Amino acid sequence: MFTLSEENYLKAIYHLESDSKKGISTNAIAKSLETKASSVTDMVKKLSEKEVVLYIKYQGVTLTEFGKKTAANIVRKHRLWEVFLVEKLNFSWDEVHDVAEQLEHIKSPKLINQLDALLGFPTHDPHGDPIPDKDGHVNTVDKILLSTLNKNESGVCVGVNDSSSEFLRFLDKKRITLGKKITVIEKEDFDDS
Amino acid sequence: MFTLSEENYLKAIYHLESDSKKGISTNAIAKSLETKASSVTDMVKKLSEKEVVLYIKYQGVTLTEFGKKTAANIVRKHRLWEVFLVEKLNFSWDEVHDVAEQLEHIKSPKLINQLDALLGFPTHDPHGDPIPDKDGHVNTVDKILLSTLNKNESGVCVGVNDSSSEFLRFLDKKRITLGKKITVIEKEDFDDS
DNA sequence: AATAATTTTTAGATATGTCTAAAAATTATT
DNA sequence: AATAATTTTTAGACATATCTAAAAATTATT
Repeated sequence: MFTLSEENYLKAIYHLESDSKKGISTNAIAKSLETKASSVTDMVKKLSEKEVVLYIKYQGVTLTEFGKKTAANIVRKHRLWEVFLVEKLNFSWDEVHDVAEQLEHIKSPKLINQLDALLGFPTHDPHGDPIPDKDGHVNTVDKILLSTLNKNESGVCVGVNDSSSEFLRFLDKKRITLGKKITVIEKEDFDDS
Repeated sequence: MFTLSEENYLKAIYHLESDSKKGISTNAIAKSLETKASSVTDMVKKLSEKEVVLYIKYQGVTLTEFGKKTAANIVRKHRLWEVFLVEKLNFSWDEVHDVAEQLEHIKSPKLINQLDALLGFPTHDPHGDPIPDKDGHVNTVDKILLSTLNKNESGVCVGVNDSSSEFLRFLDKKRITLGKKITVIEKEDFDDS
């Protein structure tokens, strides 16, 4: 079993790994968790003893298979809770994160399985990010930027890059929701409208 | 804001107070939380500084109005989550406690309000215990024991005293659920059947 | 009322997770 | 390649929440 702190480290490393593919530096982890590099070193040693990361001094960390699965499970929980908050409790896109950050640490496999069923086994969270399955596998779908689409071309909205409250509210006003087919009617030269 | 540990102490004192009405001894708290009296003394001092309990050395503790409201709110959350688990996620009576024990510490007023609405503003949890309202007030309803009913008398099942798994499963088999009207058809002399 | 038994508190220790400041290793620059 | 700049680690300190063992206060007993 992992402490709250350990879980947050695992999640941070998991997200950083999907970007860079190389060993994650203690500094990068420190930045992402808003803590100090020395604290990261300490924690990383503990995680290494628990077999969830591979750690070589001065060379950063990598998740082990076990670590990846554990981290993916936390992400799974986070995203399922986000869906729940939006679908069942009428939260808006920009309100779910902080609460999901707390809920993701609840320990109960049955709870998550039942929640998954209640929500109809969703594949993406309200931001369009994929929800890892029980084994920690993620269904990677190609995503392109709306701004790369040309006039009269269309696609399905699966997520947003800019998750600021302002932008999410703007999308709400335009009635752009997840899974929605979008057709580019007109395009401004200097940006994308 | 209160730590997880502080919240558990508040809840324990709250439950003990409803039984005894007098100042709660450190020993009683220690027993109920399965910790040591010396630990309780330390924590109670901290809670006293935070104005949630009144503490006089060697004379036990009492919740302040603020403390009562805070504790009732935790109990409210615990019981609402229990209803959610049973009603929406198909948990059985005997499975909900440990998970609710975790969920009760999630901090988000909106989450609880919306959950309350989703569940149709329930007044009792799956064990028949009343759910405090937002202000921490509890709707005290008279409850009597089924065994005090006589032949052909009936009542509505609002809760159980014995919450052991065996007993809850027995009730399930008899199709006795909350809110169900029960009529005593026959009564054994030596106990109650 | 004096002593015995119990309860409660204090004092000092431990584990977790964090920090600052200094030392060590790595990477970049001239 | 040697020195400078940066990154990472170590060492020692601090806060929280807990514990054990001893001291102090309260309650019970004779």
